[in-house]
Amino acid sequence: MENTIKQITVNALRDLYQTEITPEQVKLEPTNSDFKGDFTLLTFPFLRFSKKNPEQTAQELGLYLVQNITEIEQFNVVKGFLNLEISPSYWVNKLVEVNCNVASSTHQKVMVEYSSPNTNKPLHLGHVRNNLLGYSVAEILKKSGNEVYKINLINDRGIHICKSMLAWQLFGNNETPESANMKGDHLVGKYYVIFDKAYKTEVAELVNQGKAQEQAEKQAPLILEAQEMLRKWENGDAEVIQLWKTMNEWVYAGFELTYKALGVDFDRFYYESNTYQLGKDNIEEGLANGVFYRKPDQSVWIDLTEDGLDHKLVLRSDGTSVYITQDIGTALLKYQDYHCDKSIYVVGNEQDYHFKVLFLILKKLGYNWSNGCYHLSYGMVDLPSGKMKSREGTVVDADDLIAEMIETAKVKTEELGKTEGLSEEEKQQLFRMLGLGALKFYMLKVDPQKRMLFNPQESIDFQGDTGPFAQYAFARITSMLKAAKQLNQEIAFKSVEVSSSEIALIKTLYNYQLEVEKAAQAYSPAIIAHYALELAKAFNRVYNDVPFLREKDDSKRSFRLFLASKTADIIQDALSLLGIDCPERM
RNA sequence: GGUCUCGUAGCUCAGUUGGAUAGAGCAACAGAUUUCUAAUCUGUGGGUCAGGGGUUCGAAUCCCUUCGGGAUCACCA
Repeated sequence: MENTIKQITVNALRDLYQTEITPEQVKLEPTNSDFKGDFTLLTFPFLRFSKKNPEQTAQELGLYLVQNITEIEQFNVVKGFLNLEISPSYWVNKLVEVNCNVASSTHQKVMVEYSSPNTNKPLHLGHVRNNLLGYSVAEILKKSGNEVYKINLINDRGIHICKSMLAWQLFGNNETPESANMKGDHLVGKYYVIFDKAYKTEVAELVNQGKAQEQAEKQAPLILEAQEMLRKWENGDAEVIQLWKTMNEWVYAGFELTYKALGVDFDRFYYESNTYQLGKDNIEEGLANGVFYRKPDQSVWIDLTEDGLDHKLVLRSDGTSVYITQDIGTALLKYQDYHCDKSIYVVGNEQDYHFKVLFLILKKLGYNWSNGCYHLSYGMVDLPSGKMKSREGTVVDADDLIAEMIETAKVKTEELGKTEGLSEEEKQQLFRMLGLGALKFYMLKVDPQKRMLFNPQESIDFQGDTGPFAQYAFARITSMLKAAKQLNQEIAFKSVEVSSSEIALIKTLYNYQLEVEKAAQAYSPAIIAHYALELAKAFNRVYNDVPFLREKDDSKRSFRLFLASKTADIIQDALSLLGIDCPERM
């Protein structure tokens, strides 16, 4: 319809004002809900052609459009805005076209790398945002017609890992996840904290003995020992490697449980311990080609000042690799393995500079595919008390958080007496759907790029702009349709008269595909979240407005049940893009 | 200090390629159910879109500037 209106407007300008324009120049928008109409045509840009005032111009165009487009019943003019009113039957018939399939123009191979944890600590709130975002963006891209691979790049090597290992060696007494009855990632994290504590004590002692803070931090025996361990690791020391393997396995087992609880998944894992060597090889190549240069101390750098950045180190003077060395290697390996058109990195915005540098280096190395690399940079998660700081113990643990959400769902659901007749297993399933629905929705409804505040009290709210709000609309419809079937009521499309709230709902349903495309283009689950809310609201309004099961008119009842079932389909589909499941009753 | 980024109602957030009187939710207050799930719906109050300047028919949106918050600028990752 939009295209028709635009095309006819082009004709109108030709016939009325002897002016040629393209359909793209026609500004057409959905009419603001405060005004009467479905589409609004902006006449301001045409004034110089009509040489008349906005009202007159709008009048003339309105008359022309009504005469030439049968679906347009009436129009009204407010200032320079031409509001076009489409016949209700047009919208009613549109409902037939509504479905969950998104016919997409793009068919690309896309890789989404997300989660990417370090193996020295359990996952926390920040990781939760990352995981939910990555999963959802991947699902949205899939929905809009792309071939998507979800990748998790595990940072399994480096000094931080050695800290946990060393602390375990010194203070662990051979403790294992089994003996401690603790998830493996939490156990390893515990030793990371123990290291940090002991290290600080050492530093404080050295400072007391008169050393400068900075010097003390570098000379504390524990840090020296950890560094020694890292060297041993790089040299393949059997004992260190064995310990490293064992402790990493503990962590992986722990992560797996968390991922499962969150409902996120991956097509493939990469490990930095496998990719850093490839990066190093590439540096050597680039060195030969003059992309990099070597300083007298043997460290290797790249000059990015021409591009407004700085000189950047890519290899230490002792020949070992740094963070970006590994990332060059990983990028290369990922491309070799998949040849994706696009490669998306879901990483926090504190690394904006790093990715700017990385992509630029890849380009300078001559990899054209680096044009398809994109850093999906998301904002940090703050707490009402301020920033999360591990040192101050204000970090919100992912496992705790999930458990609390489910527990809250349980309490609230039982308070409302909604569990009657459910088996124990069904109950657990319901609490999980609701708790995670609330959590996921809360985190995904905010624009990814923006910093967000995590308010524990609000996150477990089940009213208003929340996941459970949308889930509730689905549950209501599902149980209604169930009742309809028991009553042998027909659920089918009929050409009937509809109320304005029903038209509003149909329009919203019809917009689904557009919204998915928009979300895919912007890499933004927030767009889907807001859409799902809008849809649930539009349905709730109809539900309060007109009867469904009790409608006396058979055709109308059939139609409304059909409308409801379409709504349920779309709500479920939209929420699934956010990783949220819908319960059939709640 | 250099670079990047953000600033919208008491709080949390929306706001399409610049378009009408800047919108939701929470919180506050007032209503709706002999009726299909009230985890719902309807209404009221609440704004110098951080301040200032510019571009134009028209700016929360684009440009400049000031102020304020955050990030980053490591032979850490």
